[in-house]
Amino acid sequence: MEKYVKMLKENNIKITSPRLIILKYLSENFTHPTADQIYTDLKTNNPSLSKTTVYNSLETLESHGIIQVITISGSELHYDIKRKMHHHFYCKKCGRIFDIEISCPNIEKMKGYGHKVEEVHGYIKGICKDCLKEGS
Amino acid sequence: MEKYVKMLKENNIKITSPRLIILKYLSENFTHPTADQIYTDLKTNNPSLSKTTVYNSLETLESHGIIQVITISGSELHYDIKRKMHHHFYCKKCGRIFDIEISCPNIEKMKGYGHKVEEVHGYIKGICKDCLKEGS
DNA sequence: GTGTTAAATTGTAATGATTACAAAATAGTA
DNA sequence: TACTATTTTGTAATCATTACAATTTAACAC
Repeated sequence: MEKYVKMLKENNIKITSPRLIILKYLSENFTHPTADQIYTDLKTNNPSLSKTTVYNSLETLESHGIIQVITISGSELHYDIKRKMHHHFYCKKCGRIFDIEISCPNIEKMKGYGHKVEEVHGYIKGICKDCLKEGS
Repeated sequence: MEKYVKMLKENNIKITSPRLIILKYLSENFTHPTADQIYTDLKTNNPSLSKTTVYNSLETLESHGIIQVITISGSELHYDIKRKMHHHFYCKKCGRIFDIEISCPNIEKMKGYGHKVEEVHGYIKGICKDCLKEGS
């Protein structure tokens, strides 16, 4: 837990219980959960947790660049700890999101447009390996 | 308009007025509108148009691969005619979406994962050229 | 430690995009 | 022209996310 306290301190964010458990949760879970999944999972051991707090904390962590929002599904937001640059694959059948270790060299060309780049997301959609196996 | 009739016919979709005007709208508008923007713009000259129809038609056009859904903003869906592969830049300040003519050679590596790839989206976020100029 | 204050948490209510549904209208075909 | 499956339409429902106000708490000064 000390690790997460440190992360918050480095970002000059107040150390609060909700922020710590959410940060810990995202650091140990690579399932790209939604706010509701995070809330439900953490609620059992933290009965006082409010869903609004989950949203607030996620917003805070995101604005400080500690986590990132994944908009791949189009119907709800998913969250991911920010680590080495990677992309995401979304299975249209089971809804799972898989990490894809790909990087795009052509992002360099963005400089030509004059926009200030802050985030780069690579989203690939289709049917995942497992769902393909099951046939339909 | 004959062009759009042809497109629908090629996909074995029934030719209906809403589908035609929406397809025409997206073919001539590269602003990546939301369903609501499409509805509002078309409503003036097509008073009988219903918002549900806009959603239904967009769903039909999308399922036939004629248009694509852009989930970059995270709060509402945007639509785009499918043309040459390109990516999108989203300005966090003005909310506009810009086309980015970049392609990623590393998508090839997706084959190694065993998933069936159906869509590839490159989303870049930040502050656009115009908003940068205006300062803050 | 105790007190103070700004910031965070909490619960409830509101918002807003999207979808469900059923009745009326229409495209495509015989 | 008649028939039928598909579409359109309007209204109501859903559900993720946000707004808001009251309560609690972290951080800091003393």
